[in-house]
Amino acid sequence: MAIAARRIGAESSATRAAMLEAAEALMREEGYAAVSTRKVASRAGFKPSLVHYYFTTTDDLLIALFRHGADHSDMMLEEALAAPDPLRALWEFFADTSRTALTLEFMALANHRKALRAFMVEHSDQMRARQVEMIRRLPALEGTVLADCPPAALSLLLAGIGRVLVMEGGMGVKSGHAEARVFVEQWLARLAADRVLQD
Amino acid sequence: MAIAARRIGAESSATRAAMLEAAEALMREEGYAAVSTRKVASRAGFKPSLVHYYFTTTDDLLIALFRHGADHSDMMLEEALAAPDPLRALWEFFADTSRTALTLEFMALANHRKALRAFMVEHSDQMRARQVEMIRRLPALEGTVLADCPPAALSLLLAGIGRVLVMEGGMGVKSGHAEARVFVEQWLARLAADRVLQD
Amino acid sequence: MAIAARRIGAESSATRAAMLEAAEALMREEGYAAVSTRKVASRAGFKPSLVHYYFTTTDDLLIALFRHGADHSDMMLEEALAAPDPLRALWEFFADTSRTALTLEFMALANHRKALRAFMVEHSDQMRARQVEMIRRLPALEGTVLADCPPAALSLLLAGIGRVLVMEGGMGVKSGHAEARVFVEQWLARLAADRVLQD
Amino acid sequence: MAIAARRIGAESSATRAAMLEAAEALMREEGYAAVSTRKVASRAGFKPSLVHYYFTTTDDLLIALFRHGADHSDMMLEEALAAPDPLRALWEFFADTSRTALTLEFMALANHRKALRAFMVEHSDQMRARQVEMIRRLPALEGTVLADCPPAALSLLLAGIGRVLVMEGGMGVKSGHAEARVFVEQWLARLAADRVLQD
DNA sequence: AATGAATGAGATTTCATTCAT
DNA sequence: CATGAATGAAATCTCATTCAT
Repeated sequence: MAIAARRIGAESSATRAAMLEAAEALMREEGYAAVSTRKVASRAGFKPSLVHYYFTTTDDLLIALFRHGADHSDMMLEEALAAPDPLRALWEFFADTSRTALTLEFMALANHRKALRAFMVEHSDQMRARQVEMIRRLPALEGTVLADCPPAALSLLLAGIGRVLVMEGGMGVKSGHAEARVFVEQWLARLAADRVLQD
Repeated sequence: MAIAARRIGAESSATRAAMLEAAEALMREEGYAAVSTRKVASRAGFKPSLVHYYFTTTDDLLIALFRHGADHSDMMLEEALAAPDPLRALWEFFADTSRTALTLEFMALANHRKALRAFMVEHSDQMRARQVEMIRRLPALEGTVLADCPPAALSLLLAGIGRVLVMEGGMGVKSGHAEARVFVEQWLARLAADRVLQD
Repeated sequence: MAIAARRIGAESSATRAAMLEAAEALMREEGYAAVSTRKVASRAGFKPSLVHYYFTTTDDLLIALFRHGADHSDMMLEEALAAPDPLRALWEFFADTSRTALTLEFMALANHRKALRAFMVEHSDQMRARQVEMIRRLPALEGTVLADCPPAALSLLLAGIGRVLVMEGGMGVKSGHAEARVFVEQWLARLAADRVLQD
Repeated sequence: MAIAARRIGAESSATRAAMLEAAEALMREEGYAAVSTRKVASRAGFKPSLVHYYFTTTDDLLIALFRHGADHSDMMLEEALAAPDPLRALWEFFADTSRTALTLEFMALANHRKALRAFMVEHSDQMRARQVEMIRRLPALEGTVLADCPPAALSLLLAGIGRVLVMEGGMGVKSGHAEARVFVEQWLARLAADRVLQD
């Protein structure tokens, strides 16, 4: 007696994947406001109604898009956390243009898509928790520049600095960027060195 | 600096001010997508055509809104830079919810309003330059935690960290926030102490 | 500082009147479901968006249409109540195809247009009250066939009988109609006669 | 009598019954406009295409729904006609909320579903004929209040009065209702008494 | 300085229906 | 029996913008 499924199109459909891809490209290139059923359809080469067949509402489409991106982020994060120098890998993850640009769009979008917000908050908290877990396993930051920096704060610092670089960089703002990148790199280098000394 | 041609509406008009106020409230509460001539008109109690009388195009309205906000930011920044502890004041400026939320909306908006982008880039560069100027006048950071942090990098660091706190906070993400705030405060405190020692 | 008007088009506009006329014709000919902005526009010779200019929402259009019709009904009712034989005039009013057909559409419509319902209930109660007032002023029904029929019940009886004749007649059902009309006519005639005797 | 071509779905299928049930509930709760293949499917827990499998077109579904309801009405009517006091039972049948609400929807629907109209007219005529037959067998109304009321007219009177009570009652109109009910009850009581005297 | 009228485009969504499997 | 995919039409509504007054 199965309750009528809200999302009809199968998760695995190639059509569905093409739509998500088109939506992501639109969001990246023209901002979240460009992600309309019409534009997604025309970009992916379908009729608008087919988009509605796969994603009942625009919210559904956006949430699917976010989840799709989140899965990708998760993978990248896990890779970073497993790298030889996880902190540096984490920093590179945050300073990576490809994903942070989308994150910005989604954060702005969350303002008027309440349904999205819940997903995003949950995902952000999960990611931070994963990072904290990793940082805590690091061979102690004591004696380093970041001696009294709690793991969660460190995660947030890197995220904030990385994000502002990407956000401003995307717009064309450049002043201070080179200096900041160098400074963070030095930080990470010193941290690595300090830790070597401890060993 | 080219001001977009405006039909008549004087800069000083109370009507114009009411429209900008309505536009800002809309952007703050419902996101930039809610800033349409129609909604601004209805919120401010005017007819849609009157909005077009004051702001020929929607771009004009958004640019005026950005300039309005930028002027306000400039004032706040100047106040911060003139404070007894300018770094701390700068930090408080960045961590201030009232303006950063709007900044986020404008950054997302810049993605599809090319006309806005130029203004924003110019203004960001100007602000950073003002901060660098101030930091440079500070009684040297040498010997402090931030010894080799170039002024422009310091400005960017505080901006990034402050902004991520506000952005996430607005969404409801809380993890790591308290720790990060404490950490930055300690930093600033230590910096102030170091500098006192130097005197 | 006038609150932004919800209904923009002036009450007196000829365009607006043409739209209401088109809407009424559609409702009469094809049923309430045919009253869509598109169809109204095309029938009246305007673009669909112009209909939305005059009637913000479809509810607004329908409510305006109901009020328009209600005003007309009120006039007809007042005429009937002022006639030499008000009961007979009232009966003719109820059995009149032109308005009762629309009333039926509105009653069905009230099922899914909650905003309409309130208007309709209020108007129905008012009309019945006006009729009761009139019937009460009649030179007593005592001694007649309808001796113990309260005015409100009489109003409701005539309304119900008239309405079923119109409803069924519109569909093509005819059986019993002639007999029922004759019977009511006789009733009214006898009533008139009884009253003459009393004088 | 021509049954609209149905692809396969047997009359007796439980699935088909569930669909009709969902359709009826929708029509009752949200009006006839809510009876779409999509909504029926989602309410009954099936895919939209399955509805089309059982009912080729929406007209087929509506006609089946009408026939289903008509069968039910027929049963209720036969019960009423076989009751000890058939006229009172008939009145109760007409004043019964459960079916009259649907009848109203169908009458409005008949306006734009020509295919339905024929069925409805035929059924109405049949029902009236059955009632006339019964009334004619009653121990004569001569000498009673309704002496010269032809059977068909009496049927129509009761139908009209009952229907207006239900229609208005459903909307929330109450004025005159209590009085009208009492009056009809008295009528029926007097009629029963008159007939007893005759015996 | 302000407003009413009008327009064309486009967004979101629902719909009935068909077809292949 | 049943479903997934696809389509084209249409409904509702919002939008920016223009123009005449």
